Amino acid sequence: MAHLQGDLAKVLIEREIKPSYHRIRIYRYLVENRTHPTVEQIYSDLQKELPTLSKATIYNTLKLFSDKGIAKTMTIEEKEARYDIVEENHGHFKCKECGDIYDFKIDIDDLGTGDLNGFKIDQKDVYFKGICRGCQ
Amino acid sequence: MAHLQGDLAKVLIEREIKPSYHRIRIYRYLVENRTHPTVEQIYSDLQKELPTLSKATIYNTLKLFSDKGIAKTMTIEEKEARYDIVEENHGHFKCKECGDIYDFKIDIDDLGTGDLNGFKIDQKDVYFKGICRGCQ
DNA sequence: TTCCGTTTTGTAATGATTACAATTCTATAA
DNA sequence: TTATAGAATTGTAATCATTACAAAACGGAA
Ligand SMILES: [Mn+2]
Ligand SMILES: [Mn+2]
Ligand SMILES: [Zn+2]
Ligand SMILES: [Zn+2]
Repeated sequence: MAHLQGDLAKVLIEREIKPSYHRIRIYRYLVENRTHPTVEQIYSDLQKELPTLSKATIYNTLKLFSDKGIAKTMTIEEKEARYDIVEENHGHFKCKECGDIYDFKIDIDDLGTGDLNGFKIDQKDVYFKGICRGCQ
Repeated sequence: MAHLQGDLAKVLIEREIKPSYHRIRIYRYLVENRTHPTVEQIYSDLQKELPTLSKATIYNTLKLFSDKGIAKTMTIEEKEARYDIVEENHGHFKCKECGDIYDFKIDIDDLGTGDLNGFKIDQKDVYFKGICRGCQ
């Protein structure tokens, strides 16, 4: 944990993202909060420590992260986008009751792509919806 | 084709949807246009024949269809929702170039649900993105 | 025809996202 | 150190899909 800030900066640099302080903090937020947060959640949490942070910066930064491949935008629900760091393939389950989004293991690359011969597939998302165990 | 209108009405009635004329026409539009249309597309196409049709009715009707299980809302992209009739499991591929959304065969029920013991799964969506064959 | 519940409409409100010009920051050169 | 240019950030206005809601139109029963 000692050099977390530095380690995070390294990741950004590797992806050709200049590691400004706000960018590092937003990335760190995503790494430490694997809850698939909305922009609003990121904003209200980070604002406590970064009073000058603006929502525009969060939108800009998440767009940049997404373009550079270290974060992804989730469209599992209709109203607000949610964000996740890019990591090993996994699916997402959204509970209609509590609203939480759970990760679950799935080998997305195993999914057959029968009809898609000749298609270039860049991104695969698996979204499930229902009621989580705790909400039954 | 002779009794299409009547056949469609029957489907609505089976699902406890009163088959008003607009509802039948919107459902027929979805059945005949398997292009995963937006509300805007449905509206501008149907308006030609139904000049009094309002967007509010389309939103209301699609919500009703979705609640009753004969249509579903797709969140494959961030800006606008798209709609599809409910039919045998299939995945969706969105081409980033031309914007078209293709169906493809996938056995969604075969997807493992390892971590989701005790979860009640109501809906499964598989969204791929990339470049379609024609756009390469 | 009258009546009542349902459907539809038009429009205003909402709210997330984007656009954009102004300001602040940062690194480098003089 | 100070000046300067480019990049990052900010605040706010604009956009646009969706929702809310009250008024109007419709449709079947009596
Ligand atoms: Mn995740
Ligand atoms: Mn489809
Ligand atoms: Zn839950
Ligand atoms: Zn294409």
